[in-house]
Amino acid sequence: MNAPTTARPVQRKATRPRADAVRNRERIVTAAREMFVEDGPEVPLDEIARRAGVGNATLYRNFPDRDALVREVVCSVMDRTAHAAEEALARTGDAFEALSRFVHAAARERISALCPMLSSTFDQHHPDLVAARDRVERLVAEVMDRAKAAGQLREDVGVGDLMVALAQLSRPPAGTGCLVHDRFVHRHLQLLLDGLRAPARSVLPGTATTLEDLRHA
Amino acid sequence: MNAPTTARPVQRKATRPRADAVRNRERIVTAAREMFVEDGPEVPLDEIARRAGVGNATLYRNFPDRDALVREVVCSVMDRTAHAAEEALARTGDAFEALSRFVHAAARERISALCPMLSSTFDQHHPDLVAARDRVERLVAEVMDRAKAAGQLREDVGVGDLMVALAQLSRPPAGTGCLVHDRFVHRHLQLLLDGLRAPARSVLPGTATTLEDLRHA
DNA sequence: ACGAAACGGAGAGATGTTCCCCGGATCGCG
DNA sequence: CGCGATCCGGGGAACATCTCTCCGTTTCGT
Repeated sequence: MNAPTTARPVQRKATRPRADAVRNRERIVTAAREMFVEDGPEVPLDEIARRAGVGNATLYRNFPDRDALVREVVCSVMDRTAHAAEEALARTGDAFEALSRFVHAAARERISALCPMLSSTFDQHHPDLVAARDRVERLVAEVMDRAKAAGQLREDVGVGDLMVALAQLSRPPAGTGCLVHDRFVHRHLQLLLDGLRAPARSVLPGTATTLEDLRHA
Repeated sequence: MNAPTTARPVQRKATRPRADAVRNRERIVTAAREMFVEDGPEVPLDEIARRAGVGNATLYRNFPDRDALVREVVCSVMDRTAHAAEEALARTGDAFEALSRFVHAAARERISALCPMLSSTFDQHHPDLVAARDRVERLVAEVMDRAKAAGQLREDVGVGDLMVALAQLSRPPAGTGCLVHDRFVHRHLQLLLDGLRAPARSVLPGTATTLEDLRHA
């Protein structure tokens, strides 16, 4: 069943797929991320494969079913978002500037691709998923807390408010093929950021929303 | 072919469908508006009929094809939006307050249902459509101009900026069945409005966007 | 109460998506 | 440089879904 001579050649073999295989896998994830944000989470898998420049069989080999691909994309986007938050925290010069940088970076990373997370036909309790989610939540909360502590961010907003508004604004408008250039998106995000600044110019209805609230809603 | 005794019974007959027929037609349009904003412009027509509480045949009798239904919904939403703008203008007390009222009202009227207008598979040049569109654009421009003239609205935003951001924020998140209550939407709209106030707290990238710009984009 | 119009359920046809199979090309390694 | 094994890609069958029409039944208006 397994090789008896060397101690653990199994793991070494398992972590060493062929070079072009991993490249193709990444191309698929990238293409899927783009397609998901543009055409929704139910875009045909064959088209994702075509956009990635690979055959459909390659896609099905890497991801047994649609959920596996979606999960990979969501985790990937969360990692990118978390990384953006870490970078924003590293530049501690101005707390609100860090928040601003994070928001625009997250939009560029296509954060709206993780909206399928809210879909019902999707296992929200996968280990990799909750880990990535908690990490993102913690980092974003820290970015916001710093800005609040510096008196630059209004107090009546939560992580959920920011993330949902961010995802909504950075999502391409429904009409397929209508790629409103990112220029528009960043204009709107900037307007949102201006509305987030302290002192608050109005009172918001309801209460600050956490990501926890969104999951139970 | 036609009755010879009375002068013009034809028109009278044409404008008098049965009472339950017009009621059903309205129920269909209402249901379609909800489904379009929730599940996108490609939701099965049979489900729209089911949600409206009518048989599918009734839907196909009233609207020969999908485009006819979409067009009716879009025109309906535009009329409601224009009406909201007129009401906002009527309350001339405070110009920005009028803008705020319009924004929240438009969200309640499900303005995001007219995003299929941007779709390619949709006749944008239908007479009813351009008429309704021009009316909306004119009214919204007037609301914004008044607020600008009063020094309450930043100068670097256009009608297109407002309408797109409004549509995006009031759209339900992608996950079907995830009806984030309107409370969240109005929170985010309020944040946007605070960012729209003069004096501007930052400079926006790009230039003010009109609806004309969006059509050619 | 009667004629006409509208209604609703069911089904045929068409369209599009998923997934597997197999010949051929590519990569890693000696 | 050559060999074995892995991976790739196009084509096609099975499956699911949506569209749209037919026809017996019900409801409206007079």
